[in-house]
Amino acid sequence: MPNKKKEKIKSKNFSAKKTKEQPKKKNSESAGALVSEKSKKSWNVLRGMHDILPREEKYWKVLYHTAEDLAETFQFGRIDTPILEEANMFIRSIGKGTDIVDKEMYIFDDQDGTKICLRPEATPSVARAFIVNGMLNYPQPVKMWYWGPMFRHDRPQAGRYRQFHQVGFETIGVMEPAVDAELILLAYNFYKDLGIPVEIHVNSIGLLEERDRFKTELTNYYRTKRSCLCEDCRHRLTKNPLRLLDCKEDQCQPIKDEAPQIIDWLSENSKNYFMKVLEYLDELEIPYILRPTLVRGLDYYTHTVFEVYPAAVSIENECEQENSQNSSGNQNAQSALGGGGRYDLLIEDMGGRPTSAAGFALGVDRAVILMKQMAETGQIKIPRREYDVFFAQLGDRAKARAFRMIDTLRHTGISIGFNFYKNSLKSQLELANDLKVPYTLILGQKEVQEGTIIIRDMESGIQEIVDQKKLESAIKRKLKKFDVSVK
RNA sequence: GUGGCCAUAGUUCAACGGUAGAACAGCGGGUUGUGGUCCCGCUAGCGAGGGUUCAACUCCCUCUGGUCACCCCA
Repeated sequence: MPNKKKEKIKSKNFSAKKTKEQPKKKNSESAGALVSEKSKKSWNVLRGMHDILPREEKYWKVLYHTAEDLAETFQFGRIDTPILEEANMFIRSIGKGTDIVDKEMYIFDDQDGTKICLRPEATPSVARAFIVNGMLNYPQPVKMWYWGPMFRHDRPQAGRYRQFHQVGFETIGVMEPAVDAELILLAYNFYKDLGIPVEIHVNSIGLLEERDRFKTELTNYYRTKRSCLCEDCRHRLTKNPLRLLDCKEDQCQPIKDEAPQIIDWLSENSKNYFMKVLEYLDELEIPYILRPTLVRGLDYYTHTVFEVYPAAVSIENECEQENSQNSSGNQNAQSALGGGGRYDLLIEDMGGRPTSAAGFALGVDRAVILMKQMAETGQIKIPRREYDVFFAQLGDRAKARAFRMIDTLRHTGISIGFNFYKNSLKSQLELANDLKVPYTLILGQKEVQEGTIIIRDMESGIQEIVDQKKLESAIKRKLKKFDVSVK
């Protein structure tokens, strides 16, 4: 026995070698540079980039349709801005000192020397479009949504890519708590419609002056405790004081607990504005968590800011319950699904008239990852394309005829699965089975001659021979979806 | 950007300093025109480049990519 096996393997190897080596020689001799030895190098995707494959398309499709549907019901118009923009536009609006600007932008020299970049996000682009296209003359507010790739040269991780996709909604031109609430509702509904439970973290960072006053207060407070701080926090103290409140180091916790809170530094107006937003959220029964330490990284935010997280996962720091069991355990850096807020200063800052605005962006890739997980564990179901019938053909004449018949039936509302590259009936029925069609049409030489076709009930296996001319009506009679037999 | 871990077939995983295995997927069969189950066969791989060694998928280095934490963010 083992001997036989060895022999087999041997001969297999020989034949494999032959077939493998032959084409190599041919190629390198005859095909020239195109298939030279050098070009045998295999190409990797660029770091942090990834292919979105056909088998993942279903998730993207569901996500897109959900967003589109929400956009339409909430009357957001679609805007598509270029992927390439002037680098300075983002540097100015997002702000120096932020990671996005300082280390994550893809910046190039254009042919004429202009510094251009791959957009790291789309809000400044939308604001630019608002200004450039004179949208201040549109009925206000102007509500727009977008969907597309963004680029940040970050260190990749699961759910963090250098090219990633965001879907975003912006409402420009009105300063109204209802705007903020509507946007939060939209973000919340997006995941709700997808069957992904989320929670919303909200906070207000008030006006620029209020925030600045708070910042100096916070810095003063922290300076006195400088020696007790972790290394990161010492850094934050000068670089990004608001982030001090986000520190996860144990040694900083007691200091954090005593630290001043931004809410206390907001003016009455700002506080009232925020309260009204929260009232709407209560009314809408959106599960939100007030997170006084929530600040957003980008310079242009004012007043309401919010972030979206998967519901099971909550920020440990904020949970004062001492549930040490971290059963969900998913609290990682990539758990934020989206975020946004009000940015009343951006448009003016970009050269437009002073214009209130608010918006948010959601990470599509992260939603895809979540959906995949949930689909695998059966928590959600992703609908797949359903075919009414499968068309199986046998023989050349039948194939040609089938081709034609399928093309004719295209506009009848009957969806047909088929595969003209498989010739055996067996393999075609296997495909029919995979597609879970209720019926398979079988057309062979005999049927072509007789002008008939077989309709096979896939469940019972019962077959019926019908005239080709009556095929459409015969199928429709069988299919429930055409059961409009309203006498 | 900082630190850690990882890299074997399309996928999930084995094994071994000396011939790389399995499962699933894919393809083809189980008599010529009948699927879901079952049986059989085939296809397909050591991320790249150096070094150590008689011999490296295995040890070392570099690169590349992934991943985790941090930074930060979507």
